Amino acid sequence: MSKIFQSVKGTKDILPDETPRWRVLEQTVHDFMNRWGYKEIRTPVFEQTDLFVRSVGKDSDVVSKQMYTFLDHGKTSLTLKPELTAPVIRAYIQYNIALSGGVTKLYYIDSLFRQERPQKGRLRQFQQFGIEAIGSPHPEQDAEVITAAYRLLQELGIRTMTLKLNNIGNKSSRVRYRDVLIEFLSDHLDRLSKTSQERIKTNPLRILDTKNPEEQTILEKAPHILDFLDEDDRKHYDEVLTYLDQLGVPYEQDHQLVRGLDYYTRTTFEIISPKLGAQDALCGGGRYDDLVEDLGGKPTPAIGFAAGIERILLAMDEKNMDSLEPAPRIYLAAASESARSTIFKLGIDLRNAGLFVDFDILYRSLKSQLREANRLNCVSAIIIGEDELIEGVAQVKDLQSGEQTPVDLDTIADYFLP
RNA sequence: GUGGGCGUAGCUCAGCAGGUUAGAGCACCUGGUUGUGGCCCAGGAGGUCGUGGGUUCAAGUCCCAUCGCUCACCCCA
Repeated sequence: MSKIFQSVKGTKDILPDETPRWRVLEQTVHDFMNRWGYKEIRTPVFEQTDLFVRSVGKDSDVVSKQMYTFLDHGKTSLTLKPELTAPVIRAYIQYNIALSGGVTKLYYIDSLFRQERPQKGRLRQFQQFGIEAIGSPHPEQDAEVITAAYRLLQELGIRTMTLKLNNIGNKSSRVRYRDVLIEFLSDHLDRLSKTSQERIKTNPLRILDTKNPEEQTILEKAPHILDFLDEDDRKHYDEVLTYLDQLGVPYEQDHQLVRGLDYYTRTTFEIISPKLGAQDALCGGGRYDDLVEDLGGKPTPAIGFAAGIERILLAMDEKNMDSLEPAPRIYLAAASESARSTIFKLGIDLRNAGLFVDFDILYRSLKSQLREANRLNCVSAIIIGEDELIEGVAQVKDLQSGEQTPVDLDTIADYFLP
């Protein structure tokens, strides 16, 4: 007896009855991006580990405990990508994509990997689609990206969702806020969780999005980051809000929305769905005006988002998913052993002629073959047996009405072709 | 890494306080139609009750361990 293998914990097979939903979703994304002027980019599944350490941040959870890292040839440290912005920006810099001028608008649909305990809406290998708009610092760009996320989710059939929005300022305003926050939290140190106490040193802002009720009550009195924005940040934020109002995109301001990746500046946002469990973010993103430079490129502002496909599929209200249902088929059935090879060759020929046909390859009884035809939802069956071989005809049976008509074998393709 | 729930047929599940050959529905196969599907009827195949150990005259049922799944914490899509 041999071991039965299972898919690895946190990974999922997408079985044939689910793939149509995926294909509809992917097609919708491609069409949408095309309309909005974003070009597809595909990057390798792994990158040098350092790319993520330097972009996402070494104290982030993603880098500190969730990466699938291995040594290539025993020396180079590589990592299965745990997020997609850094690789895209890496490629952007590497190929000087900026040289083609203007704002570089890229999108992707891709797998990523994080070593976490799986739960509803969270897998170790999961898929996202997302966009990166590189080159413009202006609020219109923020509004475009956020609106794109919102509208695309709507187009995918998400009915109820909440867009949460914040501005975490530029580097220097954030440092000012950071200090004040640390001071505030220090007064409540004993009531903070262990991780939060740790985080005061590493990344105090992250304490803001805790779910711990005790910490939440403390934070109610904490200073707001919005009060520490400088004039430019403030103006930028207000203009983004104004544009969203004008575009009819509903949002909620959430001054505690911080997000776990270190590269964000100014605008951060998240779209959550009530149909999910604890992991309710369908989409998250924000501006990252320093990342391109941090990764060795010229100083270039940018903003993007990423959305979790598995989560969207969970949150989606069932809609027109039948658009990719298999087209009607013709089933070829052998009524005698002698007809089998004729059926087989004819079947392949008809496929070559462009018809959608199937036939038995298990030497099953005629009865089983017709049952199969029915199961496959075939429109008609072509039945050939001893008599038909002699006469050079096939019985074409309409599976709806049950009517049967003899058709010349030589002309059978024409009979079905329009 | 921590905690809760669950593991019985391909699927969804039942199995009363432990008691003889472990059930249902759907799916599957065969026959009713000696070459013709769907509906109906009759029959059939399919389970070492996740795995290992223990308690007991007797374990799917109780206990322990282990593996797996799942939800939640942490964090994120």
